Amino acid sequence: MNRNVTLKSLAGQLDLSISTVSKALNDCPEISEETTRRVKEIAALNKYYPNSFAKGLKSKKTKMLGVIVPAILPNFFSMVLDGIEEKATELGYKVTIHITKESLEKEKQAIEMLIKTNADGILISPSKETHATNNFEHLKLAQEYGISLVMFDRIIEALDADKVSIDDQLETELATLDLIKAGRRKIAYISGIAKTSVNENRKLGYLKTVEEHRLTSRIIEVDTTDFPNDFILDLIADNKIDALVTSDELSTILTARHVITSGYRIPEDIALMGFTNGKMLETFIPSISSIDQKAKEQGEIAVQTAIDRIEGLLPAEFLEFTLKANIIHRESTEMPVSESLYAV
Amino acid sequence: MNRNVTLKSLAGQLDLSISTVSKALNDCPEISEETTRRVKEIAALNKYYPNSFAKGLKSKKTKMLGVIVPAILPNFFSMVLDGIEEKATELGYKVTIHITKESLEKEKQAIEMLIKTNADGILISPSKETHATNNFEHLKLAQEYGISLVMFDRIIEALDADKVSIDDQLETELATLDLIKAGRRKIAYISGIAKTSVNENRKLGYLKTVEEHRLTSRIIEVDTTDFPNDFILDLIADNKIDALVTSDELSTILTARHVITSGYRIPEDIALMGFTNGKMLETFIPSISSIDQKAKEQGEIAVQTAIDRIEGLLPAEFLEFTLKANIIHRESTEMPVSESLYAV
DNA sequence: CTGAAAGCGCTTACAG
DNA sequence: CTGAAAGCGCTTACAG
Repeated sequence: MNRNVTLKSLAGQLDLSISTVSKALNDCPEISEETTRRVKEIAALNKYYPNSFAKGLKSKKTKMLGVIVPAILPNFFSMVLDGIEEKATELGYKVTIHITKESLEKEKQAIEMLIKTNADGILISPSKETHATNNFEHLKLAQEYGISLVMFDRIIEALDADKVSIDDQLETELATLDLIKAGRRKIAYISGIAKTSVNENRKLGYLKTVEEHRLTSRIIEVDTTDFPNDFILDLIADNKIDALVTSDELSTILTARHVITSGYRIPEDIALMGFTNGKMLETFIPSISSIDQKAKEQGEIAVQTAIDRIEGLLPAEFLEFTLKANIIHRESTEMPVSESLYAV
Repeated sequence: MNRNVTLKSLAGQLDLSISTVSKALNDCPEISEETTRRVKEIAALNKYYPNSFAKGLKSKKTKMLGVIVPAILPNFFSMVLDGIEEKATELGYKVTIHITKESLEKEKQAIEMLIKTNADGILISPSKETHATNNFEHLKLAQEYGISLVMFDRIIEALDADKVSIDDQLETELATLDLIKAGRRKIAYISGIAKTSVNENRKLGYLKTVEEHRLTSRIIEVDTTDFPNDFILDLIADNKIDALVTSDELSTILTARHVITSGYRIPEDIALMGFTNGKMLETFIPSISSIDQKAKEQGEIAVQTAIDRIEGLLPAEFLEFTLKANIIHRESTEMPVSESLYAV
């Protein structure tokens, strides 16, 4: 109801001009202290909020960032979002959320909406379909409209933009190496998020370490919407695998559950190294080791970069942040005392 | 760069007036078909997007909804958000997200930002501090500014607004009854989200059923940031409890983990009935029974209600939706065959 | 059927 | 130090 408080109405009450009131409210030095004080007092009394449309019509700025993610149910994206929201709020920006469900079409619609509504920036982790079809004209379009675009986690190499991620290949190399150090020799990689950049890089990392140690590599594609995958059990039964590296949180937990409910032990029969540092892997019994992708930090840095870019604080060249991940060692990779020196 | 495409520039190319172009684009019947066609063609060629500020300056509508939640990491809120985003997008609205971390101050800041930026509606699950201090003047303020406010899950009874929730008391009554039917007689309630409306109602439901059956009631307050809670173990050791009803997902999983890692069995020693139907309880071993709060549906209905309210489609009286929850029976409440007829 | 003009609520050169 | 006026890009009565 107070919506009708405008510069005009304030000016009326104060017997001043609209210009003077506007300037006073913006702490313009040419206005006398006394006047500025009076104006601010009345503005507060009237609970005046400047009309954001009128403001934007001049400034072209919305202080709004769009975040486009494939999903929010996976812990990883919730945690990124948590970082994004916190940082953005701190810096005075709003965040709109757009969930693509891995669909290119939905991603395009989100981009179009953000262009239409003059988002200042877009933070995106592209959909599987975007990666698979290599179609990112819509992302370039957003950039052409002057919107700062930052990619996080899943990166499209070919697109020039600011980028924030971890070194998925390196981290998976290291994680795989940990399994080898712990005495495992028959390590397979479980891929549950095929067609994403992160999966490809993680797979490469796994392959590199396994091949460097002249071990047999084995890639198992799983469908997380259609577990259990008995192929894994057959491999265990045939004594063909003694450790697993999984590509993402959901594959990790489903694999762990499947292995255990089928009567095998973790880590005694199968060691397990997963991805994402969320509650789910932490509270599972046994607790599951994983590569912590620094979700919240990725979100914070993505926001900071987008805003710095928007506000013209960055050099013309795009920035590329590669965060150092943590490998969290939990029970699923602990070796029984009798089998290894690496036991805790 | 295409940002300079305006009605004026289109009118220039077409040799028409700005008014005519505007009307044609809005399918105004007074413009000839031929002209409308030409205008739309040129607009498409130029990738014209109407300036949202200019539009809003007249219409006062942003097609923007703010969602205020205490957190997003708990599965429940992620799932609500998923429903909200999906429905809002479908109806042509954007959603901004605001996380209060249970802080009244942050909640006030979110509300202020939404008022300033002319959100059309607000969907909120108030913070613990808001409930505890019973301070909701900021919510009323938003309403005074003409913003449609819908509460979901956590409800402030004293505030007149549209409300969406489940019947927490009734559902917990029924869930507790299920434990009794399954032969349990020493049932405690674990409260991990003290001071929220939902916790109070769930506790009441538990107490009602337990007292109706002349059983001893026992409320255990836990701090989910400081588990484990050995008091629970003592009760089990002393044979004082044989079943637990927990107030929320996190308390549920932490309790389950604590009980099992301490050497007790679920459900044999302790049956467990939790809250929220997320992956975490579903994949735990044993899988954990829980009350499904219809998270996504709550989100969808909240959005639909807010938008209907905004668009003037609703009667003046506020609506109150109470969704029927599902009780999901999993392994944590299954009775061993030898002990009960209710075993699966 | 088309167009000139006012107005939405601000900001900001410019004048005094 | 204060104010009149133009302009941001639309929409919409009103005129023709």
